[in-house]
Amino acid sequence: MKNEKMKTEVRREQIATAALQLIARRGVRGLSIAGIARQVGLVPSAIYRHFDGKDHVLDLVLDQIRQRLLDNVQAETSDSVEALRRLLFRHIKLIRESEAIPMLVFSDQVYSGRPERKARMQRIIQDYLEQVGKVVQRGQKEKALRADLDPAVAAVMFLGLVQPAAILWHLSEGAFDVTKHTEKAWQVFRRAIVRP
Amino acid sequence: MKNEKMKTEVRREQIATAALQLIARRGVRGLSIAGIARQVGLVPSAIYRHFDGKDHVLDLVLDQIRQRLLDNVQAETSDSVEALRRLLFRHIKLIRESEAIPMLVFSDQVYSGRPERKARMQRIIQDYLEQVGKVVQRGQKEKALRADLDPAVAAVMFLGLVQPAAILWHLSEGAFDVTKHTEKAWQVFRRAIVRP
DNA sequence: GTTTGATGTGAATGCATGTTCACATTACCC
DNA sequence: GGGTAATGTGAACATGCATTCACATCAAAC
Repeated sequence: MKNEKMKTEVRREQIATAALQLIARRGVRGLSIAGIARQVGLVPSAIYRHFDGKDHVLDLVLDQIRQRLLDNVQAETSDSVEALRRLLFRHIKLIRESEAIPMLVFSDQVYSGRPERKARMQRIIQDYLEQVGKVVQRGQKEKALRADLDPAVAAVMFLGLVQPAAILWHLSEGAFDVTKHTEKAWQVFRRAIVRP
Repeated sequence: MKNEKMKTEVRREQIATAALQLIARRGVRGLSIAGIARQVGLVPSAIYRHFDGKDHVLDLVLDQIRQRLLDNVQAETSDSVEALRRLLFRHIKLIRESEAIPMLVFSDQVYSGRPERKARMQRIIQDYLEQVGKVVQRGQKEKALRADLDPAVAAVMFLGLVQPAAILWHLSEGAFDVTKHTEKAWQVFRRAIVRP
């Protein structure tokens, strides 16, 4: 019938947000133009007024995720070890709030889709790792972290604290206690990186 | 035209193997009955002589992966710390040889498909974690590993050593040096778990 | 208020792919 | 060797989904 008209900037945001929610609920595979349109309250063809196609919707979604991840890292400015701890729990919280993130990171839609998308995802993760690496370097300058620690390696391991937990949480439908596990895992990781 | 007839047991194996290869190449999303048939040298409809449908093909693939993973763990009987180290590198090797494994573990076809599949995947990972946990416990009995280490937590962290590396390797099209990274990461992880 | 470009709609189109079915051929059993 | 069940084939069918298009409607510029 009738439907309020909105500026394309607003719609693009709405569409990307709807896509994110749908991905969280049904996975990237279950993401359809029809589903997005329903969520936003539009008709499928209307999506094409704001995006060139499904691929471009996904691109914007990736941008949003990138932003959230990087915001997360840059929010921490306290002493480096504490910064890492907080970052870890923020990351966990972020993933719990929008399950779509691991879904997308692990989605083969990213890997087997347009090569640019794969490159973009790689960029996102590498940027994130770089930021984490910088925190580690700061910790080394502050003499809080071991000098023989490779910041890049530490950053990847840091990611490794989160990823399996996210998967288990997902697979177990929330039964796996991520917070508790992360607490313990952090203790273990911590003593591997702090100065003796 | 004409095509040699083979027992369904043989075909099922061939089909599952072909599926695994295709997944490695094009991702779970790119797995099609037509693709499998081509690879095996059959016509698409012939697949249905041996499987009830695509889902059942995936089920068998999952079984194969489960087997490979568990074989991997149970192959190690040496002293526990060394066993963990070897297991780690075996795991890396396994993933490099059949990229399909991480593809499947991360695939949303598993998460948003039939719920049984999700449960099966969960079972596979949990069984694997349990086996790793047992090695850790053995290490604790041998006084090689810290007594205050939670074996379950250690097992998940162990998985965390492999997963991000696998993803990075994949995203970077093999440019990321998994072996080198794993060497270093193992050193870090090691000093977090061995007895002081 | 009229014009005009932007946004929304409904129907139609096209494509990829899983699945079924009637029929052909082969392997195996007696 | 003849019969029979298993295996293979080609074509047709079904479906879900992205995408397009002609037309309708609204909002903002003038």
